[in-house]
Amino acid sequence: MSSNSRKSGRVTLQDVANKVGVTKITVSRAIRTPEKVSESLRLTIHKAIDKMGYVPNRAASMLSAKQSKTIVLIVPSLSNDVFADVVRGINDVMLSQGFQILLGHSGYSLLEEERLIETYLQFGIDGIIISGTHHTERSNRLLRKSNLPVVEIMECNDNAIDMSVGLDHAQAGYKMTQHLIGKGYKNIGFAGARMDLRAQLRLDGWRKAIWETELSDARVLTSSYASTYQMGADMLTEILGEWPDTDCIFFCNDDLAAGALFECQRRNLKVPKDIALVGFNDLDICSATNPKLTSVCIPSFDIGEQAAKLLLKKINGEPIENKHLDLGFIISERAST
Amino acid sequence: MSSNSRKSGRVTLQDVANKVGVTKITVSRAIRTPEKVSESLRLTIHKAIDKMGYVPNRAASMLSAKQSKTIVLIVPSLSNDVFADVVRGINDVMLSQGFQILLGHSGYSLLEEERLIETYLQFGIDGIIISGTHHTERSNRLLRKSNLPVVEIMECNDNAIDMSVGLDHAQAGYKMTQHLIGKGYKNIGFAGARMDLRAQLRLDGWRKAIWETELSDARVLTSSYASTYQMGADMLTEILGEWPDTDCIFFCNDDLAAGALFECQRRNLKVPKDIALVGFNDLDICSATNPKLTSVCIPSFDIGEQAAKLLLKKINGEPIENKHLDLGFIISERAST
DNA sequence: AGATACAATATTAACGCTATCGTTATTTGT
DNA sequence: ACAAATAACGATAGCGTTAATATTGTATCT
Repeated sequence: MSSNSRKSGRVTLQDVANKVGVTKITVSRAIRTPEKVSESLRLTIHKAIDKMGYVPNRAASMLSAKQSKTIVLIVPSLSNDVFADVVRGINDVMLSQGFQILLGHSGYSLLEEERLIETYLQFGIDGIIISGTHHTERSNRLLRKSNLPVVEIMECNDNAIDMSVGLDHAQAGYKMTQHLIGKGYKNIGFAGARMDLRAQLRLDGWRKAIWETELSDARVLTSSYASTYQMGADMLTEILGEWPDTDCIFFCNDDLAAGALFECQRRNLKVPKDIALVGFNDLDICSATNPKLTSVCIPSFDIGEQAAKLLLKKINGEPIENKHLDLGFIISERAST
Repeated sequence: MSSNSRKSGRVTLQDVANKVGVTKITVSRAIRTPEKVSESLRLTIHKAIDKMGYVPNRAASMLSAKQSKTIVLIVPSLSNDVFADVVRGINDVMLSQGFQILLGHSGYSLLEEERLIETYLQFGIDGIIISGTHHTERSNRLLRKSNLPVVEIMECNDNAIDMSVGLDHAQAGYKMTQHLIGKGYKNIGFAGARMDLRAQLRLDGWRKAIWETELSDARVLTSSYASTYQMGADMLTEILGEWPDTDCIFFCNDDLAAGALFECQRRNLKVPKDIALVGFNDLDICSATNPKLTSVCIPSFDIGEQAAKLLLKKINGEPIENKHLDLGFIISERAST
């Protein structure tokens, strides 16, 4: 037993081959292209694999083969049902095609995102799905230099790095605000936390609609901190303190809107009679509260699914008709307006 | 340019070395142990790396080196703040030690978990942190055969595969129920969704406390489906329909409790006067609702942190005093009881 | 000055797998 | 019946990196 110090200790293809009495290439074939190995031998090999607990070393495969059959998904948050749905959509498509998915979450930090991109590129992946179209300079460079298929999701943007699947957040903010104006609200506020690009776009849409109708665009409150229920409550308090005649608040996400609603309950403010509240994303909580919350429903699952399909096409070298998919949104009107 | 078809097309260490006029091992050193390369050369090399967009091929590193400096974390869900905190705790420790983390989520499916284990073992990882102590037969076998350090989290269990960090859910259920009994509630119900092992243990704890006090253990409602706010509302309705004299319900998680609370608001039931509600996990929503929800606070972040530290110790071959850490829990009493 | 240490770089040989081509039987068509 | 095709397996080489060891050149010591 001259234990070569460089050996990893894992069971290798060679170990299995020795046990069965064939060469490693045959064992490899028995795994990857079983139809090319005689049935009896195949059974023997698989039995040995199971017994010995052999697990292929993907690092070695990657090095030897062209494809790693692995893609990476980078999202800002995982404790958010929107992205959970996106992940499901991607999983559904990718796993059925034999692809593995590596998951990364940046915590809404562009620097952490950059770190993740750099890390995952080292794994010899075949493609990337990444949230948003706004990245650091270096992230963009790394992605471009990698020559890998990239799908940017959530937003739909013609100047995306490669491909994009999402929706127009400015348009969503605009339409929702128009909708509120149409319902007769005059003093509409906007409140947003963690003002990332998408939240900013929603605010832009709000502004556009407000300006068009020549209403006051003063009632804006934003924070760079992460949104919480408590922050929603605080923002309601602050807006009503500053502009007591506010009759409607458009929050950049559902958490804030729900927090504000809870605060209204504590203050005995009637929603929507005293004040109307609107969220964004249409999470479960919107249809659970009292009253239920009006929100903008975005096609999270579809975004994941379409992004995955687009990425697969590119990986497989198939022609792509449209590199940018706008999957739209739906205004879910409920009792809070 | 006799383009060898097996080349990957990526920039390699050799490419950088050729550019600079040294051998690849020197470039490798300039990256990994910069202090061993003269300053001028180091600068030249790093400039070339940046310019050429070189990204190390981790597959090759893994194959050559002993460690991959990568661990895997498998959790059932990602759209849950408990696990989001666990992930943060693990990240904090692991990233500072130069380890990469691969993330997997099983969607509460043990079979999916098994698939993830098998997949990630192929990546030549150095260790695994996995949620729960209950896995499929094959999962257990794969983990054992892998000879890798394994930390099972959330529960603390002496017959875990290797190490464990978590809390005693039966004890938490027991103590909370005792607490409720102490407050004078007589007709206490238990409602749980997606009855995984941990939810089951909480129910066991509830039963133990109920039996000890010789109260009725009839008021139990469970579902195998995932918990939603709506399900919380439905469960409240069902329990009050079946046992109208119920004065308190212990829900196996906060989502259900919050959903039930919203339903109480709709029915104009006063909480806790007409009925008391209790959740589990102490998510943000507990301190946002009206009234605020009593819950069991579990040390999610700490669990992640301690699990990571334990895993690191094992990976580095350091001695481990205690393979099983019980980090306890805190009853967060609020206005709903 | 000659021996010794050390710093800086190079050489060689793996790591575990798959692509490619080669070999040996066995079957098929006419 | 004999060339041609096919099925089933093997031999070789190389993927991009790092461990181990060897080779320089330069500084230090007695």
